Amino acid sequence: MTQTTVHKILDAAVALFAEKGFEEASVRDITSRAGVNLAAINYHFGSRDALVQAVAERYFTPLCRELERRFDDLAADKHAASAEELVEAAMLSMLKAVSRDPQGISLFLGLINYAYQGGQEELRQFLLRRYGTALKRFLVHLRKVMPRLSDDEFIWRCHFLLGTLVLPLAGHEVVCQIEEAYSQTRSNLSLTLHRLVPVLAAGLRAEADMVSRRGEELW
Amino acid sequence: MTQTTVHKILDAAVALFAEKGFEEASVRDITSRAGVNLAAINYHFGSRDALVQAVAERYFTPLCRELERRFDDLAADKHAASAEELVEAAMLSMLKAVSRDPQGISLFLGLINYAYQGGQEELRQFLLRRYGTALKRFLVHLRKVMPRLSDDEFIWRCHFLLGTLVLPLAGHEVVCQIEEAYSQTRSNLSLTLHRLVPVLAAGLRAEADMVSRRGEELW
Amino acid sequence: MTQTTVHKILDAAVALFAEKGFEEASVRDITSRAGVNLAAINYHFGSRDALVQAVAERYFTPLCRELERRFDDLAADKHAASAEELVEAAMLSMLKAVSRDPQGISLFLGLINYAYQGGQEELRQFLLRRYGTALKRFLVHLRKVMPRLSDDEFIWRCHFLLGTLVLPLAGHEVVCQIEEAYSQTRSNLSLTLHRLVPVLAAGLRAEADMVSRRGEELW
Amino acid sequence: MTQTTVHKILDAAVALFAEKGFEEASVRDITSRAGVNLAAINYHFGSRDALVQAVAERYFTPLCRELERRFDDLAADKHAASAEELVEAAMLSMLKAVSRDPQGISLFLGLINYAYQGGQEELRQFLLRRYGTALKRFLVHLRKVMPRLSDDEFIWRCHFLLGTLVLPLAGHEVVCQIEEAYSQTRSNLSLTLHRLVPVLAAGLRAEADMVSRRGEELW
DNA sequence: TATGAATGAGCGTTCATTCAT
DNA sequence: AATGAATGAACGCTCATTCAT
Repeated sequence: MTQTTVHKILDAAVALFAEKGFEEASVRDITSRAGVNLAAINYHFGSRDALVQAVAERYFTPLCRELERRFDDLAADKHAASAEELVEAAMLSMLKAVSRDPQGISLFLGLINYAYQGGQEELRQFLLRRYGTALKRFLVHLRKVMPRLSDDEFIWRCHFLLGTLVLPLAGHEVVCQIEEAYSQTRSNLSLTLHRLVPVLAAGLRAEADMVSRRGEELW
Repeated sequence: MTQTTVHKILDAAVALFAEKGFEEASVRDITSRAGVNLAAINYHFGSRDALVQAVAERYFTPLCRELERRFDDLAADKHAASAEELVEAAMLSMLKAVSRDPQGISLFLGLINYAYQGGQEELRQFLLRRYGTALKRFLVHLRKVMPRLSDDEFIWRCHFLLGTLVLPLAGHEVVCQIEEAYSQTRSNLSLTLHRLVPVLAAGLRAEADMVSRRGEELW
Repeated sequence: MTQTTVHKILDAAVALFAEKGFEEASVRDITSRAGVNLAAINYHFGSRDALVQAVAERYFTPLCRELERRFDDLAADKHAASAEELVEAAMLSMLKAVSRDPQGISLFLGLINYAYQGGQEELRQFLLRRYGTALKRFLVHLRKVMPRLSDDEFIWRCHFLLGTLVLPLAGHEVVCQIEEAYSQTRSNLSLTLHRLVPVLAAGLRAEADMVSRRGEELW
Repeated sequence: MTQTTVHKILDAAVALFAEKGFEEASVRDITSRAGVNLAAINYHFGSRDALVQAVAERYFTPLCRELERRFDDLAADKHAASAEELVEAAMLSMLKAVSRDPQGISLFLGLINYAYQGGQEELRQFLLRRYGTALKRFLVHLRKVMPRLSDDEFIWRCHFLLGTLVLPLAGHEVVCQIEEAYSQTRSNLSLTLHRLVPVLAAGLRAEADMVSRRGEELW
């Protein structure tokens, strides 16, 4: 047998998390699709949560590698990178990192969404501990195209634009189905990503609102 | 007894969905926090899923009313509404609709996020059936500030910008905690919303990419 | 409204007991089909069990009346009644008694079957208390065609032949479906009853085994 | 541990199905009498329904084996088997098949009765799938003593005579109690079976009614 | 006479995990 | 390194019944 039990579990988990979601896919589902013993997940990973973390590593590790490579390339260039170039570099990194699994993108962004949920403190801690430094290095690059934002503005802007990606791509299949039902056309992932670029770039470039001036009076 | 059982259940459900998420809060959690009998949810709502739908109605119904009112006001004005005005109108409508519950915004946007998840076909159907028409009327107004987008571009743009809202606001508490841990400052909802306005407005105004020209060569 | 609540409940109960069985039809099923309040069964009958007893009365009371009439007629005749005549008289009595409900026969015999079940002590007691005397009068007539049987033999013979009726008629629909699946033909109730007559008559006439002689040695 | 969990469950199920009936004995009843975990039934059998099927197999499998053996023996004999011999062979087969459980006969015939009930489609399908072929082989032997019946007559005759067995034997305890209350005597199983033989044999031998001639005029 | 609301008990099933082998 | 068996807790839901109005 050419595939180890651990690999079989990971592949089955990826497939089932994509199909049913991170909460809905049970240890029984995963082990039985993997063709391994029910206890194998706890044996090899320690717990179901640790399996989710292992799946996270499957994407985050190559993602960080790619991001670093591409952003270093951009930085090495003499002319300053444009917002579009950065966005594109980020997207290509992501595509590369998830390319081994058919629904990789949705799964990966679904995982990020999942990590944003209230009850997933442990997963967030794990990701920050494991990828926090790499993330910061990447944010420094990104910061350069938004020099006029305050630090706080900048970090919130990142959350916002991450959301722009996450919701429609984590639920890409669902959105495409709705589109199909209403307009008989069906987008694909590549089309969606190209539609995203200008929106993200515009979001990066947008000036901060004059909060202090207008905010208080209205809301 | 000043509050009916139905109200007690709804309030407890809202609080627990906000605390633990829509999947994690059990019928037992909800009824015991509400101080009512375990069977009361099934008696009054028919099923747990129907309770989630009732919670959805609690926000969507006033939201649609507010949206209609404000957008009609803007349309009645002689000068064309700006992207910022539309975004602000939408936000104020949302704020009004969720204002009765402390974590209303997070809960409401968490619900939208939840509805985007693969397994929630039934909830999506319910929302479309119940609010589809109102939604379309609202989208017609929004369409006017994006006249140069194709219909497909427009609808995807809506999904994108909805995501910009949803992820950081559904997980607002979580994001604020992270912010606090790293920078010893803590944002509040009002601040976040003001930071969002220019990003959303820029997203509305962004031109579509020339997909046909650039897309194929790269990805 | 021309039908009282009590009648509506009885009709709904009869229909549902026939469809789903005596255990499976719930108070909710019955009251909602009857279009009356959930509490109406307990209000008008006292309990669900008492409703079953009321349904029993609906059939047993006219059955006893008919049996008495027809057996008295046979007894009034000068020549002794044959087994076939008695069986036929019993069947016609039963047909008459259940004729008001479409699935009357199956329901009535299903009720007898139900009463034979271990857990239904109370129902048995009720039937014996209410119809025991009438039953004995009828058995006396029947006894005449089996003069050579001992009392014990006779009463067991009655149980046996009741079973001959009950199983295939209580489950008549089911048996017909099986028949249809295998032979593409479908019997009806009238045909089944005519097939039953000679079997029951032969059962009545059969001599008792010489139990004492053969039994002990073998089993 | 001398008995496996599966055996403990089966024994407890058999005992409780006999005591309370197939619907009334709950998973909790069974597991707690068996002294095993509540989840053990679902673990070992998959569902409560599958447990009922396993109980059915416990009796049907040895029954078919015995029936085949005894009927083959009778067929091997030079002289044609009499109705009494066939009935006796069937009864001895049944007795052997259920002999390991105290209330085996009642339980087994109660199961057949249960399978005749409308709502038990799945159980019927299971039995036909599993034992249909064996049953047909057995019916071919039985057919020989009823050569003058049509195929339809024959199959209905089988249902009738099965009922003759089922009702008084599935409820044997109940019938004996009634007998005791009225005549201070108490039959036992062996006695009952000997009383049954001549009735069943007479039922087998009975000629079919001339339905076409008499039926239409009367009912 | 009748009803809507509510209740306590119980249902079959599933969960992630543990343990002895 | 791996597994079949088993577990305790919890799941959403349905039951017949009761009670205040």
